[in-house]
Amino acid sequence: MDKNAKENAKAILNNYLETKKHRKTPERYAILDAVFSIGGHFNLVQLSDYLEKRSFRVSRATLYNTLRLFLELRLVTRHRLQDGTKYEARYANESHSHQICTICGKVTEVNAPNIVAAINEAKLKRFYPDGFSLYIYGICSNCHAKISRLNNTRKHKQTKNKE
Amino acid sequence: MDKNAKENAKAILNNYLETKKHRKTPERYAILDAVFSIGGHFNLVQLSDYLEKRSFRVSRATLYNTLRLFLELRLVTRHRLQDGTKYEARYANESHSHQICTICGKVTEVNAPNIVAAINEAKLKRFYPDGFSLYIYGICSNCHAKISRLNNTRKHKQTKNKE
DNA sequence: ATGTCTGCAAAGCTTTTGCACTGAT
DNA sequence: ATCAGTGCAAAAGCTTTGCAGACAT
Repeated sequence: MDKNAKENAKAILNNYLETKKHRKTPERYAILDAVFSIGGHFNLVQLSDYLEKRSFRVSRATLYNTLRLFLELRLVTRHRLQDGTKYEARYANESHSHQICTICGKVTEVNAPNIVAAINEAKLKRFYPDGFSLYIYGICSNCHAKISRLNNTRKHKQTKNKE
Repeated sequence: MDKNAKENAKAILNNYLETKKHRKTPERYAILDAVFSIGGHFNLVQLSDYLEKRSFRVSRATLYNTLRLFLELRLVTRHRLQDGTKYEARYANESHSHQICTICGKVTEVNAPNIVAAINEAKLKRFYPDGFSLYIYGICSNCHAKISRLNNTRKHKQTKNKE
């Protein structure tokens, strides 16, 4: 399935470049391959590092240009999170649900078929939907535990405040 | 309800500043008032303009500082959209569903109780949820119509490509 | 009086742009 | 041979930071 996704993405890119009579540069294919090989979220620097490790240096400008192209072709998804912009390979119509801890910033993938179903069944006015991003904010169990400990301590020294 | 929200937000801010022994500056209250008066999305410049129209000039740095404080207190929500960072007053536990046109970037509020219910009922692992942001991507009816017209034209001049 | 908050300007990041060279067609 | 694409460096945005002075407590 993942292998297919990469091939499928390459086919979309091929088709686009041929139709538009734009160039099939090695950079574009190397970047596409990297995007679909990394797995999960990554930022521009991580993408650059990944390519460089495979002895393929690509300039910042080209990375941005190419990612913009991929965004337009809907081959990648962009998330603008607290800790910067992250990209992610996009699998046909697949959507993304995340839970984000508002304290430590940790992002976890959420698998909730009921949510996906509800969103797909929603009757949207004057709109033709094609994928979504859901960010559920809250507190992860780790931070929750820390806060609990803190509160317990506080009960004893009433006025003390953390800074 | 909206009036209450503003008062409620002010109470939260008051409480925080008193507990932390931080200052109740006119800026903070003016900004809070503006945030809850503007209604809908706004960016930093729009917030600044709003205040300036009411003869209340606040520096960029203070706007950022104060918005960061409000974010921590969960009095405002921040959205990082295609066309920049937007803020929005946050109403207790209220969540936000948007549909975003991937062509023109238009953002519309979505009212879908079924989606909200599904998200609230989702069993999240190791997580204590508190609000969410949903972005449904797709094509708005306006752009959809434009594309249809374009495609109709194209059927006749087969190889012509738009640039 | 104290120490936080504000405003300013400078610095820091991320992303975009202009231009000359390279290379896919 | 073309001219789109790349790389580089500079520019442009947006956001943060350091510091001096202002002001809420």
